[in-house]
Amino acid sequence: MNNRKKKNLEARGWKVGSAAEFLNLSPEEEAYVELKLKLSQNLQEYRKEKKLTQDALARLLKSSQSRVAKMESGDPSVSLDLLIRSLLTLGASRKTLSQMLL
Amino acid sequence: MNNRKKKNLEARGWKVGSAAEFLNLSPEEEAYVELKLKLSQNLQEYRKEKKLTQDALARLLKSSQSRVAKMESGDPSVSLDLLIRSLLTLGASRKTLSQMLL
DNA sequence: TGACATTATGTCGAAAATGATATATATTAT
DNA sequence: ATAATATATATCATTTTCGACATAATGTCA
Repeated sequence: MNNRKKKNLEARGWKVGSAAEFLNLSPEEEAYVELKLKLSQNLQEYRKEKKLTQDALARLLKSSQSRVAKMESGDPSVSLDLLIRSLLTLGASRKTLSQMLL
Repeated sequence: MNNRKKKNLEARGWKVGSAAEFLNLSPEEEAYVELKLKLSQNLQEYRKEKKLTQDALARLLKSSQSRVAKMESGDPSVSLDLLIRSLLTLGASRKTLSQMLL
């Protein structure tokens, strides 16, 4: 993993003590983080395509604007569950979700 | 949704008061439940391929046998997060995960 | 059959994720 | 520039999910 990606993740609050520690992320931990980032990005794209504000999406999801912001920023406090349920609410099919992972 | 699928879900503990209520699952709720069931099934297949007992897998995941059983049975108390992290720990790639969704 | 291994189910305190709220920081329009 | 709108960040009480444990049920094999 290059330094650029690392910095990006660190900026998003993934707690990584040092560069060494970070690079010691196991393959599955790394895959998990990447998965979340992909879904985060797709969620934001989906929302913008539909011309929704974060607040409007939050109401659809019965959530809050702040949580939508955290979803889109890849905040560690957001679970895959919430991301996926949000995408489904926005109308993503399983097929679409499947392609987001690649 | 046919009656067979409904019965299957009910047997797995998804709390649905009546048939009518059940059929009123929104499309995204239904997609979410199906997603979890697919991952559950794949997890069990993966585990058996590797000749692991639930207890052995639990140790790999730093979890417990009972939680593995719940994962595999599609128990509502199990999150997509845990299912996906488990599959990743078992060596599933994002590509493989992607195909599980279809 | 009975001993042994494996899986299922129920419960619980601890930990993590959640929506809500407040407020700071952009971004946009006039 | 400034008002209005949109997004980001921090904190917190509540809810959900968690591993652990006990124990029941099922399967396996001598």
